[in-house]
Amino acid sequence: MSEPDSGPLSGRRAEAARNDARILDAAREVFLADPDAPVSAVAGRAGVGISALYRRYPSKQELLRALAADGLARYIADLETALSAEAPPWDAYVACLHRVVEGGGQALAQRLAGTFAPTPELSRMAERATRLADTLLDRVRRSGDLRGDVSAADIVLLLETVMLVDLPGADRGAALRHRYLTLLLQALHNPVEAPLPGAPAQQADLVERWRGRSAG
Amino acid sequence: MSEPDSGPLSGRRAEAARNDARILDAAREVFLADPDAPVSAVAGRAGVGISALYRRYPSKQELLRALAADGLARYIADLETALSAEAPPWDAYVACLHRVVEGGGQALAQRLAGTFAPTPELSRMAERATRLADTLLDRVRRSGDLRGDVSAADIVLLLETVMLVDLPGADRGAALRHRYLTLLLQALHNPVEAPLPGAPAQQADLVERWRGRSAG
DNA sequence: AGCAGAACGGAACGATCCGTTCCACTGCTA
DNA sequence: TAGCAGTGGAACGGATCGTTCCGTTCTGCT
Repeated sequence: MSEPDSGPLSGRRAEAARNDARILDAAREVFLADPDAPVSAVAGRAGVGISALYRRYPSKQELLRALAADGLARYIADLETALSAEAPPWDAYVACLHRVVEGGGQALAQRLAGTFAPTPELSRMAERATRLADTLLDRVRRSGDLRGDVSAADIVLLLETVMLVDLPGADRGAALRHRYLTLLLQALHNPVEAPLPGAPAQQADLVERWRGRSAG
Repeated sequence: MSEPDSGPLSGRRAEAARNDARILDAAREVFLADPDAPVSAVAGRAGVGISALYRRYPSKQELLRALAADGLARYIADLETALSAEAPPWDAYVACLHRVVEGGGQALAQRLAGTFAPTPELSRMAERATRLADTLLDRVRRSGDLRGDVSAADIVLLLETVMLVDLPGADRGAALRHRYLTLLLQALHNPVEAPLPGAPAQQADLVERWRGRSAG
């Protein structure tokens, strides 16, 4: 148990460390494309056996939880970056959303919502992310660049739909997602052409989706 | 075999006719929400037994095919209505897309794409729909109201994402879909704020998705 | 009235899929 | 060289789903 306190790991230890990242990356890709994907798909994508995965996570549900936490952490980091940026609020917001779409952390967390029972830790992170997003949005709203009749929940839903765009080709999907995000942002930018019909989506609607379906 | 050539059907015959529609309506709702939904879910939603369904369609795949054909037919009807409308091209286009979103026919066909092997008949309908949509789009494009840097395939993909918006509440989803379609249309409307990044989606990308995955 | 059969609801069956466990093997590490 | 952390993948048991089958109901005709 006397661990060599530093230095680059080597041999078997290094492979294990590499696999940590490979598994999480593979899981992110796979579950983003299909939240109900089997565990074997993750192992296959990661290029490891199933046992390498089960050594790290006691169950699929735990993997999903870790993944959601990872996604939320990335999302939170993106938000904090935008909040501490010195660019004009609207520009910082645009850059932030492009990063969010690129990383897929937020979308992953949202898509995973409901496929497992959320831990208190996850709930706390989700709440934190929501608060940060609200702060950021308020700042943009006060700058006058954002149209006034959209809610934060509206934007979450719209962002989520953009993340779902995909095509079989290699990086075709990613390119289109940025393309459509740009289009969306132009629609969100003042001045508005005409007010939107219906009522904005509410935060409560989004919270509702986290009620666990118990998971498989 | 001597069928009563007309008049309203009565009794058991009427129930069967009613069930025809109930089953197709239920299937449309269920498979739009989840293309992999089990057959029993359709029967449950329709309020009929499973055998009522299997009496009409020899297999799940046949039901899906019928559903896709029905969806395409609705889509085609919507397009033809728009093409023969006397309103200004842009207004007719907006009304058309709202009807398409309302009916969900096009989205259903697109979502079902790839879950079964397409018949020649279906391919023909899909081609016809594409041609009509192109004609309609060209007309709108020539009117100058549509921004020039979006392709027909772009719009199909964007429309599809709008159709995926949903929330647990009763008609919450439908209201939001119209809301976001309006937002999208404002972004598509000239004058443009700035050109879009990346290349437009191509028709070929969409065709690719019809290659059957053999279905379950 | 009574019967033949169309139409139906739902239980039962067999196949498939998936999460998890288990075991034999590899190659560091001490 | 002995031991063990780490691994790949086969095997197991449960769940799900498409489909079939059977007993029942109700209609339309004789």
